[in-house]
Amino acid sequence: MALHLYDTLAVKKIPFEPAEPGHARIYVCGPTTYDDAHIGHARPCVVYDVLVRHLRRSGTKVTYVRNVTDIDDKIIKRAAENGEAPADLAERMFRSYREDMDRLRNLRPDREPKVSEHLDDIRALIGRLIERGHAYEASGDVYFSVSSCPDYGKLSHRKLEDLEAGASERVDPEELERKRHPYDFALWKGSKPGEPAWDSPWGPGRPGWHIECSAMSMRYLGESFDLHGGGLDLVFPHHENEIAQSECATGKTFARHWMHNGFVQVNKEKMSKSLGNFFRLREAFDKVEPEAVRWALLTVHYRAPFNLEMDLDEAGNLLGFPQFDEAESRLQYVYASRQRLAELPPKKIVASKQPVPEELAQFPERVARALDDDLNTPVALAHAASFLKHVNELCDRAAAKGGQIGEAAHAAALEGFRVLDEVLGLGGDDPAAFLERVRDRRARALGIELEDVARAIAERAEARQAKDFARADRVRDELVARGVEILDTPQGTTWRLVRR
RNA sequence: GGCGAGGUAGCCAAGUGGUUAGGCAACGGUUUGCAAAACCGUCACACGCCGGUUCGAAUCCGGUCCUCGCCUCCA
Repeated sequence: MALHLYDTLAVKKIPFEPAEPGHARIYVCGPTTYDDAHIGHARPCVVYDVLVRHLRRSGTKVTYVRNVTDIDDKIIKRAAENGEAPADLAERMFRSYREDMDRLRNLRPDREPKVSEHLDDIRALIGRLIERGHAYEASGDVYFSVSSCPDYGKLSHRKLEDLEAGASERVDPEELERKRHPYDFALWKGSKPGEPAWDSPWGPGRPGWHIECSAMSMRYLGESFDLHGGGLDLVFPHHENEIAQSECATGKTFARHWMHNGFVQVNKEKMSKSLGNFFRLREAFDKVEPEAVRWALLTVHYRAPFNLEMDLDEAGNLLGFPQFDEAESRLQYVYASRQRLAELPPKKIVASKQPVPEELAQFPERVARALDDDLNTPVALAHAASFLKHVNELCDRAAAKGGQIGEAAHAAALEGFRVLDEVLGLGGDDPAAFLERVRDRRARALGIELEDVARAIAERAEARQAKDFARADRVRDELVARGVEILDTPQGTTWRLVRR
């Protein structure tokens, strides 16, 4: 089965077929850079990253564009509060965002266009809309006329008449007066004194929110492209407006496929500062490996809501995230398995006619099939679980006295890890470094001094050498009481934390 | 009010007309000086509620309850 994706416009799963076979052009709405990224930024980024990785792995060329909104009211407001230039704040937060997304092991998009660098494109598009009678000037602003667009509402499946009912209450009455229709939206906003402003035929001002995405996607992907994505909240009004203004300007289908990821909820509620359930990604990254956040996000289908449990103490301080901890434990398993496989002595791997277990041989194909079905990452992870189990079984077999495994099975296992990394972006870090980082961080969080542990292990080794098992056990029991477990391996003694 | 997404075993989470999803936790086993890791097994004939269709429904239809989101700048 070829890739099928749920399409917001069609309201069902449909085959994803790029207009140019073998080359997918994808645009995703990126961040407004006024603050550090939160978990709600991470989810779409990870979801579309997996989409792009999957397409590339299956031989499709992908041009992946994700914009950066660096001109915006929220940026202006926050910068004023900070006493900082809006452009500086936007740049600083763009770097912060990029760093966080890198740490989540997301590939960078092919292009990350900024509004501030595309004013020409935006002005040209607005001009085109005015020319074609879909937009009008009103005292320094330019508005798009929704009633000039016959199928306005087709993406969010709303009718203009339905929208009008409750429209007026929330809108600034002055603005309403300038508009011909309450749902007309600004393409260009005239600037107030002191606000950042760019010249335009309609006077100094800045672009409205929606027009940038139309202008920039067309610039890099053409007037008609294959897929447009973003969070579910963007369906209306943002994407609805993008379609309207783009299709009215060009007369062509804008994006051929619309994809939206579900929301992240924290403790069953929308994340917000006022509810006290807000946190920045970097705060989470102090508690768990960023890759664990990625794993956790992929355990839930992208269209379903992701409910994150956040443990807080009575004062509202962040204690941790059980789901991220569990995901991190799964990654420990991934990396430990990869390490075991890598450390098999070469003489244990022999030519053999033994069939390769299908869980190993079929793993890449199974992942591909799961992702082909509307990016079903939970199923892909289920296949990963069974793949990893069989890798360990293989290693167990090799570890047995005189045990040997076939080269074909060994090669299939290595290939499986490559797929896990390439397609899902998981398990591609250095295993030893990952495992040690997790262990040491968890230990320190529990107030365990790493030097004390090393000393105790040395003492126990000495006791075991002298066959003084009572003393060896006593040392181990003391460590266990403090939350440290000793692991004896052929490579020597190591340690881990007791799970709580 | 309009539009939409969900309610699946202790917890998380796929599936969507008939055949083991998967993970976590817990418990038992193999292994081990004792452990851990790893592997095997149990928990699991679970699907909000009430009707209907069907040889057969978690899956389709009708109704109903609950949770959540969007409805002008929010990912």
